[in-house]
Amino acid sequence: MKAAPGPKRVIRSTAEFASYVGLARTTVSRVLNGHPGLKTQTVQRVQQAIEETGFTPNAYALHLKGKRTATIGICMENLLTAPAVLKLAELQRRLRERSHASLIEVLPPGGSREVIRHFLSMRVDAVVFIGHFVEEEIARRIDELMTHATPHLVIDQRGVPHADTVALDRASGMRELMAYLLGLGHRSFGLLAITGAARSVQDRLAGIEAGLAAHGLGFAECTRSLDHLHARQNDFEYGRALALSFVAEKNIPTAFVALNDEVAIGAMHGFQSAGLRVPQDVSVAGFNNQDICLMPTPLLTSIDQQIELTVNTSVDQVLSQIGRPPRPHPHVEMIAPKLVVRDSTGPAPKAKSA
Amino acid sequence: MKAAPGPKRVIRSTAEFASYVGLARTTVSRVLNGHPGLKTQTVQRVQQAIEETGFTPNAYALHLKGKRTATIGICMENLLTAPAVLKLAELQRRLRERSHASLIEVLPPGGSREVIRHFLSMRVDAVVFIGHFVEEEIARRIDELMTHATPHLVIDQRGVPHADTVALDRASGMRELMAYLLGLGHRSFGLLAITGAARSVQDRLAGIEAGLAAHGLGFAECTRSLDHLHARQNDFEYGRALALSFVAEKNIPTAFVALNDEVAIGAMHGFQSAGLRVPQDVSVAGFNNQDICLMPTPLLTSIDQQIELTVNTSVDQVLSQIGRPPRPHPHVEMIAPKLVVRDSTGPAPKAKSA
DNA sequence: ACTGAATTAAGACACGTGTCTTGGTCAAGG
DNA sequence: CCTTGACCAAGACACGTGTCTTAATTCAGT
Repeated sequence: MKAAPGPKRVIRSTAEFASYVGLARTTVSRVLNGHPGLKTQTVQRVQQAIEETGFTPNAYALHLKGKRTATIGICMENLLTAPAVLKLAELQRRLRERSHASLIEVLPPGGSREVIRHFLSMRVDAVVFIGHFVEEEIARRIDELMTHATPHLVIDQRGVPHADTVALDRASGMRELMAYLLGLGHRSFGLLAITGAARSVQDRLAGIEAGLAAHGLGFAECTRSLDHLHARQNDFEYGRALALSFVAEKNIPTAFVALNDEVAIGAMHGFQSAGLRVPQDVSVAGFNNQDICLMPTPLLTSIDQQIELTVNTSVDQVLSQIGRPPRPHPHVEMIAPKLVVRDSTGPAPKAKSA
Repeated sequence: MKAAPGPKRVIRSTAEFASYVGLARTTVSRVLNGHPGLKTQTVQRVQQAIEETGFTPNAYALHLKGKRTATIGICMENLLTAPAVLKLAELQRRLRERSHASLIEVLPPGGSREVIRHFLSMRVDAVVFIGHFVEEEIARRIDELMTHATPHLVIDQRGVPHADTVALDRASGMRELMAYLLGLGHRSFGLLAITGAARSVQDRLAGIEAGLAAHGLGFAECTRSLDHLHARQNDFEYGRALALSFVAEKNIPTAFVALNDEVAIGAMHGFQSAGLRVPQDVSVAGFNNQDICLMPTPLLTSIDQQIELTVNTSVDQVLSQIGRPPRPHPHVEMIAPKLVVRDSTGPAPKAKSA
């Protein structure tokens, strides 16, 4: 639009900027920091010059003068899993609302200490972890942060030693789901990809067991898993393969509970391609309540992670810890998930294993 | 694990660190910067102390001494569209490989200048834009960056004035797709959500037209669009609704080309639920080649964005511009997309509109 | 123990900023 | 004219770091 509105030299310091405005550096500094005792005309002159030049004080020099960096380090396990990215997006948004910047790094399993070192060298005010990390590794990173008086928060990975945590109460989510399915008359359950030593998996299993126990049912008798039959993937294809394996069995469960939505949708496709109707013949439930729940027919029943609530709680937590002495004991807060019933779950078929 | 291996006081400067090691600050500084003329034993003593304390020099003070910040600002339109996030992930990874940090901000449409101001105040070495921005807005941001001698790069939004750009050649992708479909005998095409003034849409239309023209066919006669019949959404549901509207018409096209994979998959579901077989009755092609192409039955033919190549090129571009005088003319580089043929496209049905 | 080289200590300055202090200008009021 | 504020200019210092300079220490070789 505008060709060349003036000399437009690059201004790199308050000194240069002050000479551009025609004021002393100290005066400009006082204007920038809102000190009293300045003529309105002077303030306006500076503000106009800022508009013209787009001058911004060097954040690095500011911090050197003791100002907080107002930067939060965000450590992601990866940027490829949809729920984690959603949390990142919401976290970034909330932090920006509260005038904080986000310095994002990806720390893959076995990743080096470099990432934490970088956070420390950038003097971030706190570090937030999102994803599922190797417990031993993340615990060591957090110890390192604590020795540097840098607050931290782990989102959605319960059980890291010494770690302040905000995590989804997966056990309660599964209890709720089981209560719902049991109420529909289901008594035999197929578990899809809910295997492994990870805490998040163990929590789910505990919730399933508790849900069954509330109806006087035993875990071993009522549940079946064929996870071992295929290479573990936790994705769509794995779900489809598991479904087909279940179809090949004699007594197929009437309800299926999946590790996540991808596996659930894959399983639905598997059942459907084998001629089973969902939910008339089998019910299927996912986990995470991602957008893809709306993609298959029928729409997938799932458990919502309550990402907004989780992130909101997390931001409050982590910002409140900045500049404070570390807590004597880690603060752990659990978020209640929410069952979202859609069309993939329904009453148990009557004449089945009778 | 370890209880308290020493005093573990927080070390905030080379001075404190030097007194911890028992050396002069200047000596420590020389070790840290790899100067010659130091006893091996001294170097080791410092390195060991770094291991013990995790000391890191203040990046802010470093920059103040003229060192580059080695930080790239990444400006995202949002963090909710899968392809954009994939680019972000790859970009972050590449930059980290090249020892650069990523400062990520989200700039929604109509967003303020704050974001650019923040980048400038953080003295980022360059700014990369990912997403589809309002052309006028992004052009102004880039002008502002240029007056501050900060290089920039726009990824995948062709046509921003004065902007260095690396973008997907959507026209050529569509040409290739059309050549493929025409080769299969298709002569009537349904366009799904390819409407609007956005350059990325216009490029596709131009590619479609060119593809048809290469076979001596006219755009108006061979293509049909019903986008106006439903509220524009560019998602799964929109695709499904469009498909059902096409089914309700008299002469349904034999091949469908969609704006993206979501719309394509939605359309496939729509056709299938109306009793049409894919690809026997209608062919459907998506765009972006996201993971979800593997979710429906049949697997979706799509056009791959070549994200790795795009990002790789971008990183080379942007890093090479750091510290250099701005180019006289913007550098625009086009990336050739790649047609990925799967199962959703096949020969045109024979006894159709004859 | 003495010399000379090797190594380290110690002080200074610069970077860009905020803030304190001191001195100067200017206009209004006497 | 002088006094009094109100305002601004100008200098100084600090923050943490790299680097230069100069002085002090250590060490190896005699």
